[in-house]
Amino acid sequence: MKLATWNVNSLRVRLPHLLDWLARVAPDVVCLQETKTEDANFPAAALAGAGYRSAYSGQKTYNGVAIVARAPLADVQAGIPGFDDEQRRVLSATADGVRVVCAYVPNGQAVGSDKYEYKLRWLRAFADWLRSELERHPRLVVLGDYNVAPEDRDVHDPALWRGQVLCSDEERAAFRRLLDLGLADGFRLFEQPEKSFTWWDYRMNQFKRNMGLRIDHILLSPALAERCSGCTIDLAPRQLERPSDHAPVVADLALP
DNA sequence: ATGGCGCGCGCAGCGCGA
Repeated sequence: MKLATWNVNSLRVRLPHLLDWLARVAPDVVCLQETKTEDANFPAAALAGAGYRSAYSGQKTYNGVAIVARAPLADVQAGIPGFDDEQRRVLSATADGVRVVCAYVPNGQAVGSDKYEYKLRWLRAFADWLRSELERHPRLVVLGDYNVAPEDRDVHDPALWRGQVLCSDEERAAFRRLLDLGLADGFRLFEQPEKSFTWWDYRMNQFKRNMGLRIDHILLSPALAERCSGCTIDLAPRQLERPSDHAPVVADLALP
């Protein structure tokens, strides 16, 4: 089973890239973030034509998440129960017996800002909820744009980014609390190249210069982590014309 | 030097992302 996460930065603009990528990579499940698409406009028919079903929770202009899968999607649930949030950032569904959570963690804008406080509050609610989800679903995978670079090795220039949003101690502690629930960072289950990143600013040729951060992650429950046979970042879509600023992350699970 | 790019919205230029 091949699972992926990709912040597409507008599904309307990136649909051709997504369709090409689905045809080339043939994932079983893809979690999308920043679809920026109202549900009425979601391109479900185009994806169905490519052999994929969709579940989505979107809004105009901002945010928006979707799960695209070959198998039927059961028990679809939007949001974090008990956490009142206008912003469409979480979508969960079960595909082939695996509970899939798609998440778009708030960016936080700047350390100390209102949006930063919202991000920390959000991550606390997310962790509290995932604790119970892990009990309910032994086969749980949480994929998405976490907007946190967990360690200095996930940052092209740690000195420049130290204490900045995406890298601050509080954000990293919040990410570690997710790992402390028993979730494993799929990417770090394997030997990886140095300077592996999933996001590069559009400006200043930062992708060409590999000035990036690793902020998109696939977190696996213990039962899935022991079945995980690989986890990679696919740089190809970031090299196309008009790319998303994020690259997809792909995990392979050897499930019976 | 604190913007540089790309997106949505909507028709100018701004807010936002990370």
